Amino acid sequence: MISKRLSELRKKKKWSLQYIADQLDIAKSTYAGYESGYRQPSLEAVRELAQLFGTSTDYLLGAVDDPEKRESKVIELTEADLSNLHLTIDGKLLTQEDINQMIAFIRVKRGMEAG
Amino acid sequence: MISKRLSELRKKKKWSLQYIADQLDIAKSTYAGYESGYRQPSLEAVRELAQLFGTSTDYLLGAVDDPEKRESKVIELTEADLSNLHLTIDGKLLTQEDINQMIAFIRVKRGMEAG
DNA sequence: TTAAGTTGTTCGCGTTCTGCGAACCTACGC
DNA sequence: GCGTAGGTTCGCAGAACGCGAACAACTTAA
Repeated sequence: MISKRLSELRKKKKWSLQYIADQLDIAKSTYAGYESGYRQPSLEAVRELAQLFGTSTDYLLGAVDDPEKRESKVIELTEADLSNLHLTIDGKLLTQEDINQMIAFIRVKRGMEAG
Repeated sequence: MISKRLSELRKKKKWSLQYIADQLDIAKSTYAGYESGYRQPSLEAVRELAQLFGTSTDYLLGAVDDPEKRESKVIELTEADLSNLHLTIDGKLLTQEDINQMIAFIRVKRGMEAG
């Protein structure tokens, strides 16, 4: 189940095995084992893979069949609670410091425009 | 993470180790290992445990902090479609240009850290 | 046309971890 | 006392992990 869904998601994103292995800091052959079904990822790896693919562990594990359902939503970044909200760029999670700096960046930019 | 959450959920439901072990058809000592953190359940066991406790695997694995929440919100900014996702800072909507600049900002920052 | 790199696959190997039953200690009720 | 149920921990055999290496197929660079 998880092997099939990992393979589908990766191909849809056009990512290589090596890219994902680098993101999780594991060997290419290790991740290849996940997709082939030869191995099972650790629970931590499952969580990280769900995050990387932008889906849920429930989907990866086959507990649900919907990859994701993204509703229209307004997200205020200065109040963002990172426990349940994960912003990524290039598939890599943004830290709270990243977000704080982005907020500062936008505020400066706006201040300059308002001049 | 999962050990803590399993323990909390089981106590809240006032279930015994043996009861859960019977439900999953595993040994009592096996499930006890899950709660003590001495062992990690298989992916299949995680799925069954989530179902038994009426929660999500995302919660058991610590991808979300709300037991009721079915899915972790992961938003990839480079793919952000503003038609159904609205980011704000200080209550003011971010433009696509704002987001593009934030992405560039983070990429530069990461490049410097990696460099 | 070579040479060099990338991608995906599959080995073997050493290590780690799983799952089990058994044993143990409480606490409770008879 | 006795028996039962709940919870913890142990040793063991077997399974599974993660890794690097090697390989063929393909693309890119020189």
